[in-house]
Amino acid sequence: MYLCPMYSSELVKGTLKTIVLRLLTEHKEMYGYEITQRVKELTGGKIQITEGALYPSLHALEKDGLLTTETMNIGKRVRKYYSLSKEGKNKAAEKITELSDFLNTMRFLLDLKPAQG
Amino acid sequence: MYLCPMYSSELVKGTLKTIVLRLLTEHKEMYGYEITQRVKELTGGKIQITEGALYPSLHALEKDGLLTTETMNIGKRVRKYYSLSKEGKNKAAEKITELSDFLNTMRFLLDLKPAQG
DNA sequence: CAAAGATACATAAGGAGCTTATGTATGTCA
DNA sequence: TGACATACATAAGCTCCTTATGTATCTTTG
Repeated sequence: MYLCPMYSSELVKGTLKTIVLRLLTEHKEMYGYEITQRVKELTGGKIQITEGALYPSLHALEKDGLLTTETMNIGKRVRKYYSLSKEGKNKAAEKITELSDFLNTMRFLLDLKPAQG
Repeated sequence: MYLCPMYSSELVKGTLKTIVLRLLTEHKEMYGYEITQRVKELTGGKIQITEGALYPSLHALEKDGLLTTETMNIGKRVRKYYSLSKEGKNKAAEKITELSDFLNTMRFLLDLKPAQG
């Protein structure tokens, strides 16, 4: 039985920040755990962002001024909501364009026929 | 003026071996330098494989039994031609399928509309 | 004909971005 | 009450790449 294998980690490597920025262009604010769940849900479990990867990335994006944060108390627990700054919106658009272009290029390479190469 | 910027290296990271295996499914044998030139040509310079990345990868693929080599003398120079082994053909098909699936998933994430997320 | 650049291989130090492991704490369900 | 989910965080270590360096031959051009 074939159940939702994850992609090899080296393949997903490098796309994390773009995925985060992409999600935040559609959702005004999201918190870390929510992002991991959303991606898992949207990809049928094929991409599962680990917390060890996500939190340092979020911190880096915030440090770079691309994300702003707002802390909320949910009961006795703390949630840290992230939103795109103005600069973040620009960067998001840029990274999304680059990734989209990259996907096209890789698709082209995969679909090559001998006659073309 | 906007001339063929390369993709950020972290984006391309992880796709090198699959690209090599892919090219070798269309060309019975290729040598290292040829691979770098072919990829550069096919991608309009957007992916430029460095020799520091390629040669160790080729050696690893050979060590794993996926590639076989044949050394040829061109004048006084040596060329090392790489071909897919039987195992390499299977692995190539596997990696290509995975990458293709991954491209679809990433495309889906990029094309999300608010109503869907 | 000498210098520059292309062809062709190779290896090694170092960095970025992950994985894996660990830690803390609260909420929920059987 | 013990397991699992929610929710944050950090650190050691790994992989794959970049950057730098090395060797050598072939070709083009001033």
